[in-house]
Amino acid sequence: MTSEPIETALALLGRQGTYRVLRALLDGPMRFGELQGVTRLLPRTLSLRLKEMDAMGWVVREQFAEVPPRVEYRLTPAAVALEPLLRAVEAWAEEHA
Amino acid sequence: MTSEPIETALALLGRQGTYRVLRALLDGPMRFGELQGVTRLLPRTLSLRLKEMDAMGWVVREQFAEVPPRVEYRLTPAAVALEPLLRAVEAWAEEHA
DNA sequence: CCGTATCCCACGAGATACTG
DNA sequence: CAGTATCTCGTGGGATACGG
Repeated sequence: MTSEPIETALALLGRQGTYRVLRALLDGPMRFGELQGVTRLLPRTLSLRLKEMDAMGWVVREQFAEVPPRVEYRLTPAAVALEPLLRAVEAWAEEHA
Repeated sequence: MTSEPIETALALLGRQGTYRVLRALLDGPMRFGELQGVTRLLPRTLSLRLKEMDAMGWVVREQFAEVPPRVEYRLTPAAVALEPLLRAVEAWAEEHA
């Protein structure tokens, strides 16, 4: 067995907030504060999750040289490709809640 | 937000061994020992996972009055309905490993 | 605004040993 | 055979406070 990449992906998907962040960013890039509001995650948790998703190649951090500072996060193509998977969970939950 | 059932399902899917157990049982019912062999999980971990999957309504434990004792685990229809989801992760991993 | 630093608690999971 | 009992360690995540 040892389907390593699959299990790594599932592990991250199962962590607190990953699903919410993905769902939010599928509608387009967002700033840290916006993500915080829509996902209702503590800054610490959101920060950790974004770092993990970055390390996973799911998210890209883009910093703008402005005042006040502005940072946006957007999904990589690999993360966008997770959408069918999200739809599958949602469809499942709809049926078997 | 608060898509509770979705996140609960994802959380369990992300735990150690859940994917392996699901994949194994999709081929038909199996005994504890067989599951242990094919998933290569410690008895403790496998036991915990099966209990959680049971509580989740994904798995049914069937005990036979035999000597030596025989116990089989099989998936519920709700768990079988997760297969498209598993295929989606596998397809994703295939593309974006 | 965008995070990081701490402190703390709970629990997930490995290893090993033991029982109905 | 099919698990449970312990012990231990590491980490996930909540709350609050602070820094660039």
